[in-house]
Amino acid sequence: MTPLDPGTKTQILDVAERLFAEQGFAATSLRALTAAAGVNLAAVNYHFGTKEALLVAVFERRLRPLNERRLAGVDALMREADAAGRAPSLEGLLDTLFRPVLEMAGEPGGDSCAKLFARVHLETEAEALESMFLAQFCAVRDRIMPALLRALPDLPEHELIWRLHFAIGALAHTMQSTIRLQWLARGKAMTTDREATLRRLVGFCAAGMRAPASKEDR
Amino acid sequence: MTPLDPGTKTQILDVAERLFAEQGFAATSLRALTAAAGVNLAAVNYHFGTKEALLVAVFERRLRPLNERRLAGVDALMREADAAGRAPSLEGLLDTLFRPVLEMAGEPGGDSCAKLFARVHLETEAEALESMFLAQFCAVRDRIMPALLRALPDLPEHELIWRLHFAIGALAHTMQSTIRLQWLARGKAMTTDREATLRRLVGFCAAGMRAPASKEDR
DNA sequence: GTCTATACGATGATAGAC
DNA sequence: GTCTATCATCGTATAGAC
Repeated sequence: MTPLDPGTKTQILDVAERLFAEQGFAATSLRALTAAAGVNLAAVNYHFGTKEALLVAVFERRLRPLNERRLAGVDALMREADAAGRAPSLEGLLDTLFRPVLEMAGEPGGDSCAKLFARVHLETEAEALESMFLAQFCAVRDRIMPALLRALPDLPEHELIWRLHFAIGALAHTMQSTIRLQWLARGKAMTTDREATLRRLVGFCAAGMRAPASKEDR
Repeated sequence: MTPLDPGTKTQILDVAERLFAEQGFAATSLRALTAAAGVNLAAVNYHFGTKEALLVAVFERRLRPLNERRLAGVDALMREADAAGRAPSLEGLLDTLFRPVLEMAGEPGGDSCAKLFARVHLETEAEALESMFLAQFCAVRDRIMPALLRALPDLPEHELIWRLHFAIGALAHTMQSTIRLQWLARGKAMTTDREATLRRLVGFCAAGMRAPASKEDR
């Protein structure tokens, strides 16, 4: 395996990422995939075990650096806040949580993966995918929850959990595709500039998270 | 077809709704499905054309009455508001948009469909599904957008579209499953009572939609 | 360790008899 | 409308060559 020869495993990952995003997971046969990658059919099962495990590997390769960026972002915000003797900014924390996801869509190959991120959920049997996803997000959750609790000191923890859940839903729906948004707009032109989208998403979620808790839930 | 004999088509729909939700779409074979329904294998292709078209039919059967309830709700709120000479309440409109979805999960058979229904928002693989969904939601969009614009008179329309997009994402993510929420809570017990969930969802989204637009986007 | 050729069981879809 | 029979194709497994 030289720098010029990416190796069978990497080649499969690259082609799989593209084809899964273009045609969908179920619609992409291993025969078409391996033919496009110039490798043997059995190579997938040799290197990854099953087709589903290949899908997990495709995601994991993108998810790991993405979550590392999130962790570094939260740490930086917390250091700043500690140095200044104040709580971290809610908007800053949300930006740190969302930005790496939107930025991935701008990377070469990442746009394919971003599309896939959203379409994972139809197949219940993809349990390995769900657990990998949760495991990857585990460190982020443990780092960002205390930070959010400091940014929102008046919010009970169980309320924060619900609202983070809602915020992640807004992010996921935004990432999925612009098709629904365009349709929602009924032909009206919508700017899909990354920074503007991020600003709107952060603004919406920050306001939602700051809402006073209803007295029944306090 | 008598009241006691639901007919082959209905029988297939009922069993498909249950099995797709229990095992997933890809994992449910037409052979197992037709065996469980007590009909012949070829009956699915005769009545629905393809397996994917059967999935679309399963959704459509639940979606139609759901969206009718939404339309009736928006109309009722607008009549009230017009009679009182004021704008409709944002919280009321959001409740009308969300409630039928959460209520479907409490209906017999609806809980199965609710699991699948939520996944539609995150799935773009089945194009027929997407277009059916958009067509069904079309009337709701055309009725609720003017109402929301009246409830939020200071918000530019393109900002409202973005925020409705975010709100639908929060709803979809909430419906998808409670598994991620439980995981987010790290074992902390979370109430998943329907009214409390609705109250939290409406509160979060209402606050998000009321946020002042950033000056770059105004 | 890697890779290849090949075979196996199951799947979605279809044609034609009744 | 319903059935049986049949087809191409799928994911997977394995034996054996380099």
